[in-house]
Amino acid sequence: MPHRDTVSWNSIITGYWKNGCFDESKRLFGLMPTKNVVSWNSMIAGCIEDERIDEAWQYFQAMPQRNTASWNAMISGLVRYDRVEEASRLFEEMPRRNVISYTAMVDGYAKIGEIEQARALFNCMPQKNVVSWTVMISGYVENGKFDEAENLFEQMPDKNIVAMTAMITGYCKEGKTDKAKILFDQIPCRDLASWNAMITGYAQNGSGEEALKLHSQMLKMGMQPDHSTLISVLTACSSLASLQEGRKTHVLVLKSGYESRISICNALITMYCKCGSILDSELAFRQIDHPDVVSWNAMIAAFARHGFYDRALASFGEMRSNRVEPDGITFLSLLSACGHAGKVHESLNWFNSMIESYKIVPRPEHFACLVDILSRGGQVEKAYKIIQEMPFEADCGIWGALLAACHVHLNVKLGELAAKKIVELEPQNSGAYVVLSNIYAAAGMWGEVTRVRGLMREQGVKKQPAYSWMEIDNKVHFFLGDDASHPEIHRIRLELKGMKLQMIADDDIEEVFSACSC
DNA sequence: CGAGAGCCAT
Repeated sequence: MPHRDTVSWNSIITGYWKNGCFDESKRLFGLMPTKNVVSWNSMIAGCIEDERIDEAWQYFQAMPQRNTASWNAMISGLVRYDRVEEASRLFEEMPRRNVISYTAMVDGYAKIGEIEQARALFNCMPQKNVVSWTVMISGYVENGKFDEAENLFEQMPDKNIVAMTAMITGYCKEGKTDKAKILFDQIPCRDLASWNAMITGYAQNGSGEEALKLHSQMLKMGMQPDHSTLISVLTACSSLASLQEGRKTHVLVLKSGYESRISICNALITMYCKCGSILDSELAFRQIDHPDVVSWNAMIAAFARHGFYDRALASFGEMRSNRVEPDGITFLSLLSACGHAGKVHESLNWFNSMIESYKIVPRPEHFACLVDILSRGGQVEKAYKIIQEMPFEADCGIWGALLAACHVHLNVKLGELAAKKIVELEPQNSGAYVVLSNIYAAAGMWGEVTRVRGLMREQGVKKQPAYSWMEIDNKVHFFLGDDASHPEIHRIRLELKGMKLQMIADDDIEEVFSACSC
């Protein structure tokens, strides 16, 4: 039967591109005696899988007849590469739309941030299924509309694991890992993606401890981690600054065979940096054959964090001679290098060169970084000028940087202003009151000190004591500033003195560095 | 035999 024969051809053709051999699919397609609409659709899908969207369009144009699946394949292909305008045009043109066509467009609008448009289309869909609901929910999550996501999730008739995972991500992005965990525990048969979502959520919220715990629980249940799991576990190690855990995870990376994945290497660079071993950061970097922009950015940021301004700069030069285009984050790393080295003037140069030579539009983070550098450098007036002139509203972080600098470099007028802004933005922020009263105290304005303290009592604002802690032999030791209550305080002070001396002696750390690096 | 969803690095 000739029909049966075409079906076999189609399966083989699809099998080839699914295994990354699109050219073989193409060859076979050319040899086929009779092609049906499914054969053509398979070729469109193959092109899209191989990132050859314009070739997909050629097949779409050339095919003798199209069915709804052909139009849908083309639409979702365009959506995948952010060409939503074109997808929308096809959607309007197509003769019959089904739930898949609508869902693909909802996804498309959400992807480009047209979340209202996505919702409007979602609302007028003739029928919806679980995928439509899931797309809409994760669209809200991606666009930071967490309340809308939660609302829709609650209304969703048949919640499945994919929607629940999207919602877990939503809760975590909002910082509500507790809510996420409750949902996670409700999933009957957790799969890899749902484990990954929860581990990532913990890792990105600074709950490294929980992330590691969940990861080992996952391993105990016989679930194999993939590269995405390992990246999140590395992030968790970074947030804990635990070199021990970091090395253990690195071993797991090697065992799992993901060590050549560039995203894994990039995560290793950052992990080793944040765990204190810049040498291992560089080793991880040097292991990458063709570092991408993320690798370079991570390496520059690592040097910056460890105070190696010159090395950060040299990396940038090397990056450019390797013809990797810097992006906004590259300059953020360079600015951070300036900040750690106290290079105020240089930071302004980098900022200007970013805009003028590299045509990169500065984002709020760039301004925040600049304000921080100028503030720390004592140029509080100039920092304030930048805040006034930048095209964004300053957030608490920016005002906080200025406020802190006003304390160090004693500027009562700007300090008052910054504190006022912070209290406006976050009425419960006790830090602003405390720093302001310290500024008044430093200026000898004792009346004002009393006034601010009274204000704090009135507003019911309590000072949150900032403490740090460390874990030794499964016992957690807490420390407050000026805290002498630890039973071994004398030994601690002795050790600190020793470290201080060592830090002074380590001034020639550059030498140590070149002796060790490869 | 063909079309839509969740998790990942700076």
